[in-house]
Amino acid sequence: MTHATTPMTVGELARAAQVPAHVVRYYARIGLLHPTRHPYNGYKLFSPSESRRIQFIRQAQTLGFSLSEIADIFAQGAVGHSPCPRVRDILKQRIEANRKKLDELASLQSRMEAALEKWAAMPDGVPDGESVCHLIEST
Amino acid sequence: MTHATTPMTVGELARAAQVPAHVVRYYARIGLLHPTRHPYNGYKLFSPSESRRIQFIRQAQTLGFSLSEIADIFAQGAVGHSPCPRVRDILKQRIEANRKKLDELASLQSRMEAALEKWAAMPDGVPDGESVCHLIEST
DNA sequence: TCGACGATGACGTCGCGTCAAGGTAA
DNA sequence: ATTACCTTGACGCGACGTCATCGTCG
Repeated sequence: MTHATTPMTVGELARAAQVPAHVVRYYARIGLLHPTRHPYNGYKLFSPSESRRIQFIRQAQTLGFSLSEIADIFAQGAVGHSPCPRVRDILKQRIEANRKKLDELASLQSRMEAALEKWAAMPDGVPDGESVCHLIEST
Repeated sequence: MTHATTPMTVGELARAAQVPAHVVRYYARIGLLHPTRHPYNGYKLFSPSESRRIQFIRQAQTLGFSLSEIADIFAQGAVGHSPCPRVRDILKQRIEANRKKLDELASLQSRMEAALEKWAAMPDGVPDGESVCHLIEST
C-alpha cells in the first residue's frame, strides 16, 4: 500500500470531492452518505470511497436526477438489485418532462418578446384608479 | 346603478377572480391585496376592484413576473410614480435570464438524450462495491 | 343542528445558502 | 491563546398545497 485509506472528516471529504462542506453535511443528513462517528468528539467520519459516491451524485444531477431519485438508486443497489432499469425509466420520464418545460419556457419567451416589442411603441402611463400598468394589461 | 358593489369575502372574491381561495389569502398575507375587516367576525372584506388586481397579478405572472416584482409595481403606482419603466426593465432582464435557462435546459436535454442512446447498447449491471450504476458513471 | 364557509397557523415542496451558538483540534 | 475546523439547529428561498383546529353563517 502506498497510502493509507484513513477516515475523513466533513471538510476533508468536501475538499476531496470538490463540494461545499455543508453540502456534505446535507447529503449525510438525508441519507445519501453514511458516516460513522468518532467515539470521542462525535465528528462524522467518512470512508474515502464516499468521495466516489459524491461524484456519482453530482454526475447523476447533471443528467437531471433529483436527490431522492439518486437515493432510490442507491437503495436498489443496497438490496442487491440492479438500479439500471429504474435509471433508464427515470431518464425517459425526465426527458419527457424536460421537453414540456422547454416548450413552456419557449412559449414564455415568445410572450415576453412579443410584449416588449409591442410596448416599444407605447408611452408610459401615469397611475390612476382604473389601471395599474397598461403595458401589462394590454397583453 | 344596476348592481351594488358590496364588499366580498375570500370565497366570493376567489370565485369572481377564478383562483383558489387560499391563493387569495396568500396574496393578502404578503400584501398584494388589502382587505378591510368585518368589525364583528374578523372576516376579510375585499372591494370588488380587488378582482381586477388579481387579474393583473395573474397576467403579470404569465409574463414571467414574480410576486415580489408585482408588489414592487404596485408600490410604484401607490406613490404616484409610473411603474412602466420598471416593468420594461424587469421584462428585459427576464428575457435574458430565460434565454440562459432555455440554453441550460436544451443542454440538459442533449445530455439526457445522448445518455439514453448510449445506454441502449449497454447491459444492466449488477451492484458491486466499485460501481453504483455504470450507466451513469459512463457519461 | 349541521354543513359550508371563515380564521390562523404550521408544515411540505427542492437543494441547498446562510447565519448562530457552541465544542474541538493543532 | 488563536484560529480554523467541527457539531447541531433554525430560517430563507417561491408560490403555493395541504392539513389541523377552531369560530361563524345561514
